[in-house]
Amino acid sequence: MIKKQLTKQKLQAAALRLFQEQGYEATTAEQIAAECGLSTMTFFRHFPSKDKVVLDDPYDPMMSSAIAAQRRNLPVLERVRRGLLAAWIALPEPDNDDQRARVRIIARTPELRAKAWENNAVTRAAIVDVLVSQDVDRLSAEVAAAACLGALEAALLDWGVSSEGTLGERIAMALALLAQKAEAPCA
Amino acid sequence: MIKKQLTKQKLQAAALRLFQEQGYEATTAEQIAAECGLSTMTFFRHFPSKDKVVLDDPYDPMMSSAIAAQRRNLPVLERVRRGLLAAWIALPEPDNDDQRARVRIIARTPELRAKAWENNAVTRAAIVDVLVSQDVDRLSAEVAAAACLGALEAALLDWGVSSEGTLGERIAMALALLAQKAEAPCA
DNA sequence: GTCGTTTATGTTAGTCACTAACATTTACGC
DNA sequence: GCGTAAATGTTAGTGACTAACATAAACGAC
Repeated sequence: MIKKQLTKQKLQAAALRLFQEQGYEATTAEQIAAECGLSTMTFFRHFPSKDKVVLDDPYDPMMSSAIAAQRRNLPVLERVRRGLLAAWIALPEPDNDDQRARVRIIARTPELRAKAWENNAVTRAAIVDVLVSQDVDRLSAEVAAAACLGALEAALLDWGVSSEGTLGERIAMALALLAQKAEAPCA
Repeated sequence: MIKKQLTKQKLQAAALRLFQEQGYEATTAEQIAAECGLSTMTFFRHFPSKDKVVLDDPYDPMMSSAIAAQRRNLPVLERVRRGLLAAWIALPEPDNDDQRARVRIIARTPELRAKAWENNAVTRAAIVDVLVSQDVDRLSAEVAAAACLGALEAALLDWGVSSEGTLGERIAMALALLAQKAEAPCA
């Protein structure tokens, strides 16, 4: 029985359409379910919470392992930066209109932006663990992870609201900005 | 009539105590109110939402103005970094046990960490506006702001969960980490 | 095909964070 | 004391969930 998947897709499609039309907060779970001829309970059986219709990025161990692979004599921030860049190149995420529509909804909705940040807490924790296991002190690890992931999220949201350019370009640019030297080049 | 302020303080004190004892999520608004001999409605008249008992940092225009004051030939990230450092030095936030207790609750509660991030969205927007008005492109502005504020929040949370050291030390360290050169020092 | 067992969905009732409308008490100026 | 306004209470309702139990639809074994 793969009807379950089908129902889930129908619910998601209806939800995204309604979110776009009338906003995330103004759309109730009941309304989404009704749109598909289903009961409210059924909606919550397929999505543990309303926000998971939009935010369902699974934790990706690629990121932390790419960071672990960086040369350990590099500064912490640089290790995280290069690791994330490498992970992106290794597996670029889908860069289509559906994704962009999803991100646009997130960008427009403060509540969702917050939950998106909460969502990558597990990624952040994994990165911190890798660094700490490499004898980086916890504060530095947390700071580097937060800064890089903050930059990444900014790039993602910017891509979502803009209508041209690829996500990859923006991510590359965001991470490059973190590598800028403090003054004019050295001396 | 300044009874209002008094009631608010009683509610806040009771809430923080309960949050520490049994966790934020396990504590209901009704319980907090009852602890003070008040009705649930009264709680919500003093705090627009449960999280505002813990998160009530007002927007501080000091940050964006300190950033605006940086030399414009510096790289964007560096301008934000130095601006935030200057703002911190100009007005260090309270560094007492009450504050630390509050931050500890936030650090322990994913939902609150997310809302704390959402909370500084207005600060982020103000920083971005300043930079954009200085002819920085929007993406760079967003990325620099997100990275620096992410680092700042990481420092704050780390301070909250640890039991020694000052917040100022951690903030200085967090922002210093963002200035590290990519390779070994120049040549 | 029928039967029985999953699997998908429905129903009902309940909790918790709120909101709105209206009633009541409490404090304070006079 | 008396009137007004601030502070609080009460009731009713919404929306995101959760749990328990009931039904319907699908699928395999026979």
